[in-house]
Amino acid sequence: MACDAELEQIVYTVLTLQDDYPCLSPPPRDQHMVSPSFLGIFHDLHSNMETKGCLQERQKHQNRSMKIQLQEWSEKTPLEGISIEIQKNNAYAKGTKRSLSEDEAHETKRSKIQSEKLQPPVSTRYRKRTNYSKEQTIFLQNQFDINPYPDFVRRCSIAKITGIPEPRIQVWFQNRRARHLLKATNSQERKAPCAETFTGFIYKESHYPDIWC
Amino acid sequence: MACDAELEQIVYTVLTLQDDYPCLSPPPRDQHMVSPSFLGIFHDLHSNMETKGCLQERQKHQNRSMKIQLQEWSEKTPLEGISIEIQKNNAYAKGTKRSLSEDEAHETKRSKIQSEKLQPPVSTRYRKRTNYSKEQTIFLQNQFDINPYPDFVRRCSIAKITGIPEPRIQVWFQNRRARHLLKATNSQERKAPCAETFTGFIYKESHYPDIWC
DNA sequence: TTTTAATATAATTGC
DNA sequence: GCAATTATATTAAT
Repeated sequence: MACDAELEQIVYTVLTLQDDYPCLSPPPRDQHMVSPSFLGIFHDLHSNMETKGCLQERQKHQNRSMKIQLQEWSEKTPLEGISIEIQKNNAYAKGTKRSLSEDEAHETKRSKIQSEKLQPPVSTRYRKRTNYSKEQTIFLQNQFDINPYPDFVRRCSIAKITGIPEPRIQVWFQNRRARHLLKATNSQERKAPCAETFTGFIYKESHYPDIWC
Repeated sequence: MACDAELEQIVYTVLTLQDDYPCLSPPPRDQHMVSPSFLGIFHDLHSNMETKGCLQERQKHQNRSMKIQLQEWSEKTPLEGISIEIQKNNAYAKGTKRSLSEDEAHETKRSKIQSEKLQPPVSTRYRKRTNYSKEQTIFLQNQFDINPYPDFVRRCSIAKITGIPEPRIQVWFQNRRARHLLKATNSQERKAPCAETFTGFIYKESHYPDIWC
């Protein structure tokens, strides 16, 4: 099997997701991820899988402790599972959201105003907060400096290297972008590449070897 | 001008923010607030603006002392402004944390990763702590009992009534929720309505008049 | 020491 | 993917 590096990452990600949601079927997005048609689209990732072992040791421990945390989390909704939980939330949000006026609907800017009527802040809604080790954070930040918009394949490889589930990695990058790219845009000196300047840079293959440790 | 009560609150909030950041341009979130399109969406807030004067007297004094406090704070970073300050903090958080021992890193509890080396001077890292008067605290607590999740419009009105900048109000409610709702969840006797029991209660219009003092 | 304002960040939701 | 929020954890001032 020659070009199975990407596939290996996907498989790992799927297994990670099972760890992530032990008593649950994967959420819709992730079910979608493993569809066969989806697996056919990976073709342009040239990764050196031989040099990636640097974080593997940490990964084991991380997986263990993470499993404990996640079990705690899932114990809060042991029967219904995530999809039910999400459905509940959506039903809530949908049913209780007030309808928009014409003026509101025609706004160009998104209004930061939210209806007080869609507040179902049940404590069980939120996943137990995970915290990442120093090495994981540094690795993620290095990845962020290289490419703040990793695609799914890259997120899978990051997941495999760090032992962090791929959905967590996606969230991490989202939050990171929100905090840093936006801030950099408003200030004069940009420490990190912003989204615009970065577009042509993401897929330069020459940067890829740096990713593997 | 008939339906300008909400607008008045927004304008007041903007002015409050200028007081809050005297030598700075408002932070991004607040710049967003004053966009003209934003001002068009307030329509369904039924506030009795005539009965809100009870805290106005206090507000004047509060504004004065607050201005002094905030000036002290801003004098510490007179040129760079908030965004630079944030960047400094972020920069510090980025690269300079001490390395963890294995045991520390593998803790299930959050491991503290912070640098002793390059912490910014303590005096500049945190905003000068503001303290609220008894009347303000009582009013905020009443608001919290009515609705622990005030939206932006309501926060603006609270800001106008109490003379407290809207960002401070948001932080106050955040901290209040963290302390109070969590406590209520963990203990048997719930003194305040918790998030779940609260849901059907927030939107009773009959409670709204109480909000205006 | 205790309380709480301020900060940082992971997670959620709606668009 | 982003904006705005929430929960959560921690720091630091009172």
